[in-house]
Amino acid sequence: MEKSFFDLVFDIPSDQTFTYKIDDKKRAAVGKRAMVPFGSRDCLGYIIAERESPPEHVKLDLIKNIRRVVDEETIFDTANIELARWMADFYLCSTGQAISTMIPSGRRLTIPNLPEDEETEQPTLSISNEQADALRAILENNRTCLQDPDSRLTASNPLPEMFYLFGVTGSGKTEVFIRAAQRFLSEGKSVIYLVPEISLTHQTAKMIGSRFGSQAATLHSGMSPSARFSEWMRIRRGEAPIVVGPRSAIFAPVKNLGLVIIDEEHDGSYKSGNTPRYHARQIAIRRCGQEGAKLVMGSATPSAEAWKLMSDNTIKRLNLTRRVSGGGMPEIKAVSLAKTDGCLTKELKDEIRITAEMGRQTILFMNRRGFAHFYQCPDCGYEQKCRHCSVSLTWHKAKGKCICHYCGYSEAPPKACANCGCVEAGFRGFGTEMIEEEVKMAFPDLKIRRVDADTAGKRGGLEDSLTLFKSGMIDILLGTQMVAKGLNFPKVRLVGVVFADTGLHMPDFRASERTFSLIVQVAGRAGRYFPDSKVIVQTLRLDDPVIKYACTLDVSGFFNSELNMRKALSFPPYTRLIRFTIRSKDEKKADAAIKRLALLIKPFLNNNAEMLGPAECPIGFMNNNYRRQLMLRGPSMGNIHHIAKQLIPLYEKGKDAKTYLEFDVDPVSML
DNA sequence: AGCACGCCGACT
DNA sequence: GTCGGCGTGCTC
Repeated sequence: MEKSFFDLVFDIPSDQTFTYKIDDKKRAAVGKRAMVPFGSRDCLGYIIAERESPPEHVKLDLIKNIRRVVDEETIFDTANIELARWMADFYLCSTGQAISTMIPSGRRLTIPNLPEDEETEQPTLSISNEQADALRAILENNRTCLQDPDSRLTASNPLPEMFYLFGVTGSGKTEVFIRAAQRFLSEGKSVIYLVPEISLTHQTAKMIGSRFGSQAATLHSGMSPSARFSEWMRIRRGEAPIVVGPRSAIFAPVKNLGLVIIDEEHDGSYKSGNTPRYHARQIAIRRCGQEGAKLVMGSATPSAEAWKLMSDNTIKRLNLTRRVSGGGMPEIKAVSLAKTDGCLTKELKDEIRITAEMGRQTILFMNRRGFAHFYQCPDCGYEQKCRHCSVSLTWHKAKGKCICHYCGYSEAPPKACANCGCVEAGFRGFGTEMIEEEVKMAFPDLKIRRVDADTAGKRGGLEDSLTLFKSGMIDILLGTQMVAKGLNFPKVRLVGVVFADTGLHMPDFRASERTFSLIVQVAGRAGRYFPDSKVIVQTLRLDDPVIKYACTLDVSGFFNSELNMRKALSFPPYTRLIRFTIRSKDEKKADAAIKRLALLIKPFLNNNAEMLGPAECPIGFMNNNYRRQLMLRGPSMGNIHHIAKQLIPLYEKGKDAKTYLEFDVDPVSML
């Protein structure tokens, strides 16, 4: 009997491939998963190649048999393997890790839960001239193949044609996306439609689903592994040419990709938080370039990266300047919180009252959970901090606990200062819970609902509140980031940003960009359908340019200033970064490890690669681990990436046990 | 990443 | 004299 050999990769940090054999050749194939004996246990591996004989350096009698081929039909192909290889190279992980993040973990097919074709939502009948122009530009057949200027990694990879729908909330981006998608579908091409995480995914996915019926597949994060797997197989069989989902949907195995849409391009959730820390936009650029597809992004507040690419026309900017549903832009007013007792200024209270009397609704936005930061001692300045992380604990009144927002650790509030015994316990700062209380006191007749990670956790909590708010049963919706995202409620007249400065103090070069974008996004919730809406931005920094640009919705003004700053300080998008973090339970070991890493890097440095750090991470102690970081910075990715590739094996060879090194290529968050 | 193998401290 | 700590290195 003829024996076949197969190369497998595993979801482990090592990039080695392992060869196995199987007697019954028919069942095994490239593109299937298999259970195999690996070391002392059984492991799931991905079959990525077939061979007639084992590799020379492996003795035949060492080669083990495949225990069981998991998949009936193949679940990935050479195109997926190619993408995984590129991803592994770019994001500094193993091919196995890359493949396992692209492919859903489920094994069984579930009974399909197809969207019903009958209740297809009627598309808007007409679109504005601006929308029509944008659509025409996207669909135009202009094959200009740009070459990626950043060497090496993407060498010989053509850049795709890229477009950006730049327009205020409510200017009809979605309609343009949908029409562009319909056009590609009618030409027999596939479309991937990316949306930010969960809450928004659900709404948009539903809407897209109803517009495209059973042609659409959705891949949201609440699905069971087998449901995801079923959708994946449907897509792979070519039964669902349009895929809607969050960042991982960029890996959807569609046939004949024609268009990728990235809605709310600026959103941080497009960057993965675990290894491999990929960015869906980067993967999209790669895929579109390789597969000859077009890439269309959209947002009212583009990322600095996208803005820069638009200014040199690498991305074609398509402006949507007007709101399509008859709404005007809201009047935005910044007011000082300086002499306010509590957290609501007189201006904001007055407007809430006026809004309620008009029978309209208010959204209050607060970028902070909990009741208040707990206790900073007025005598000695002592702050109650988490014993596992080094951040201040936040007082959650309803739970009667002080909670760490990074690890969840909680403890009872102290009766007196733990340091000096001072009993004048005081609160500093405020969160959604405290605002809720204050609003209830000020407006006992109005119905208020709080929406944040605490309340949304309860089953259906978020959906419930949003439905109630939409129906008009609630007067005031109070919440964190969640209410800033693309929800749209026609009756909203007033948006209050309770404390705009949160985030401006973060130790991150993107702090201004995030603050700006957040304020503009929440402001966009107001007045989509009526011209008389208002936004009140409360701040302690009335003169801060970021607040000023945000309050005038001046995106290009903001980026003129911000990009100048980034250029002067050599930060992205003028440079690229690779971040290395060391984590260890032992502080001395963490320090020693980062020092050693820095020493190893030094010989590689030149004017195309500099080192920032080493330093403590902004949160130097988290989850009982000491954290240190260091960054490589260069004018392009090519050089610093080349250095990282050489550096990692050098570091791993003589590393101290119990210290862990992690990489982040193009980091987005510095925490 | 697991997991086993292997070499040094306090227990029946 | 053994149980068990975790440092080191391998997994076809």
